[in-house]
Amino acid sequence: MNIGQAAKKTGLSAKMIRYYESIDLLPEAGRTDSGYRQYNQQDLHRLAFIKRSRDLGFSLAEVSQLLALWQDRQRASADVKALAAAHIAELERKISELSGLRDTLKELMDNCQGNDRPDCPILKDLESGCCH
Amino acid sequence: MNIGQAAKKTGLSAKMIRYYESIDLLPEAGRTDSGYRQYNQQDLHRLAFIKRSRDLGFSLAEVSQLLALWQDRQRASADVKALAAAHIAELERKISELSGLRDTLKELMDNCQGNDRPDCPILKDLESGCCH
DNA sequence: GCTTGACCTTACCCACATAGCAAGGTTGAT
DNA sequence: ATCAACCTTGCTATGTGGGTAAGGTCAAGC
Repeated sequence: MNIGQAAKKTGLSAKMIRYYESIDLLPEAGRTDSGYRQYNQQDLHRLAFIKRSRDLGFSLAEVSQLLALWQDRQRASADVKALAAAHIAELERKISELSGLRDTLKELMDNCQGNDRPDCPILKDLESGCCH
Repeated sequence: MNIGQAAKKTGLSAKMIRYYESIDLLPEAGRTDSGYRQYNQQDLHRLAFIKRSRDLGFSLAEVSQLLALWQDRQRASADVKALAAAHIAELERKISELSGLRDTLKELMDNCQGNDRPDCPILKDLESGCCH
């Protein structure tokens, strides 16, 4: 199977598949005589694993670790769970950070009349904290 | 005032102040005879505005718009409010996206025993959806 | 006047994950 | 033979910085 078909089947782009190979997330693909990359069912399986991991928000570095665990039949599920837990913690951190920003902005917005006049507590906040 | 002091006073790095100038977020700073950038109180004020806007999560493009509104004495506060509203909406979108990922991962994690054995529903999920 | 150290200058490369484009080779069908 | 659809590599760009190098400047102390 050529790269285009593999891309279609996995939902990745051909570009990204080549990129993943270039950063050694994938082993070098087999080639035809003319240099076209070839993919079999096992390759597709690995690509799909990557796609799903990325969709769940794992970074490529984390995906790399997950792939290693996936390949390791001696793995302890505790290791996988730890990776997932770390990722969840990071997600929580980001969510909480963004929520804080949202709340601050909401408060500012609620105090802004939003009319034709120039007075605006949002701008007033932005220029605050400085030199008087 | 030299760039280092301006950086300290505003919480930005000297690097970033130069960068903001290079992308025309800031007007070209005045220079001494020997080429050192000089900053006055008005410059500091603008830098602090940018810092606070960035801290609230606005992109540099949004900061640019906010600066324009800030400078415009004829502005309508409605325009500022609209910018803030758009940013809040974007924050909400991201929060909701991350929350979805977190919930999915949490569910997978709760089903994983996290022990020495290799069986792991997280890995099972990651490899699902594919070609077998 | 000379040294020293802190500061400044420009100009690079790096990260992350992905998209786009260009120039050219291959394949398969008409 | 031609044409479209595919493939190849290699370059650029994104956004928001961090790092680093090679060199100029300034002020203090000797």
